[in-house]
Amino acid sequence: MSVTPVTEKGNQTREAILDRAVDLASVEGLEGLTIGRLAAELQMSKSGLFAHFGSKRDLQLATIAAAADRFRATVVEPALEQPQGAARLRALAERYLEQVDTYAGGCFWAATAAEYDDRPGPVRDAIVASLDAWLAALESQARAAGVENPQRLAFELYSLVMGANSRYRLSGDKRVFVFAREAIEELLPEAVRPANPGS
Amino acid sequence: MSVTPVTEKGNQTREAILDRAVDLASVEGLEGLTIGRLAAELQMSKSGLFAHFGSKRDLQLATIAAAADRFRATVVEPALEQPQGAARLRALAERYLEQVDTYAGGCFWAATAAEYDDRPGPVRDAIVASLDAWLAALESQARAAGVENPQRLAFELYSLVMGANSRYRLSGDKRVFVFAREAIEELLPEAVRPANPGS
DNA sequence: GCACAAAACGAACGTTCGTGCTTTTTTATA
DNA sequence: TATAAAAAAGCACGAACGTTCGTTTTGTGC
Repeated sequence: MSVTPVTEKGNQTREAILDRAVDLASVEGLEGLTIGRLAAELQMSKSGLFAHFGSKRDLQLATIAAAADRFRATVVEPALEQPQGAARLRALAERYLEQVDTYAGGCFWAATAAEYDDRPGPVRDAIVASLDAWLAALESQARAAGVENPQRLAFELYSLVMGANSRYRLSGDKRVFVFAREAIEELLPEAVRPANPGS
Repeated sequence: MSVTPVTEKGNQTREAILDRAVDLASVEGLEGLTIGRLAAELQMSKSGLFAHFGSKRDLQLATIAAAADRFRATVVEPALEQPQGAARLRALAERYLEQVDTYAGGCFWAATAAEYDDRPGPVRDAIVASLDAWLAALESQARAAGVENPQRLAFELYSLVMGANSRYRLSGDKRVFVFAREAIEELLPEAVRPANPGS
């Protein structure tokens, strides 16, 4: 069972662990995320790190929660500065694409979703909940943008940004980001395209 | 190092192993594919199974080759019956989508690509080669269909069918296939849409 | 039917995994 | 500064991993 930190130092250590855990899980997966390696990278003992969570499952769940926090902070919240609808949709997609190139392991969610899509249990449930929230956010803004089929547009945007993550990680070719941006632009309602007085 | 089977019985066993290995790896990944479990499911000994490959890495590489064979047989070759261009593109995407729902673990390539996109080595190289061939096939048909940007269309089709696989495995909602088919149809050159005299 | 090779087996290896128990060190407060 | 609690460490365990080894079973050509 999970152990809640009490002192300030305990809190700092826990957050340092989870920050590293998110990066590591983006590369090795949540199953390949091993307590021994995580402890070694943070230069602390296995048992000391372990005591912060009580079980590997709880470490995985805490890592998912930390990844969700990071995603909200780097992708969702900046996009909230844009007005509802197409502009915010564009910002959400753009922030996602930028984030793919920022973190060494690529998108945490693409890695863990593929890993757990056939493994029932609380870990899978937590991943599904986060991804459903992401889809719901896209759908909500698609509806605000007045498109005819918000669910379908949300699916298309999800596919394109995830596809860009996948192709970029495999090929290293940044042109996929151009392809993704062009494709996304054609999906968004034309009236709300960014100011481009010439056309 | 890998051991080539000599007798007919050796060949049958090897193929039975690889057939099961592809399914298992689609669920557990190529790293989670364990020799002990594979042997248990086939009701044979670990060492007997192991002798067919000589190392886990060679088992993984053989599994990738078997998955590529299966993909060619169930997706690519049936689509070759369609004339080049948009019709064959549609058939490729359609066969892929059907295959997602057929195999219990979903798409082998979606699972393993996400697993190995950050793990250098021969296993990753083999996966990348297969996926590049798939992209190249899509691009070639897109070019034959006369679209303005074949690379981008190939990327979009890749993203949509992979996205459908991902969303279906996570949500179980078959409407994603409808979304994917509609989106794909809008991407294909209109002139070659399937016969639909009414519209 | 014998002999030989291929295939399959069973036991054991060294390593790494998650986890539990006990002790030491560090932190925060009175 | 003394003390109690929290954090971290040390050590050991059982299980599972890939792999090796020597042996036994199976199948096939003379």
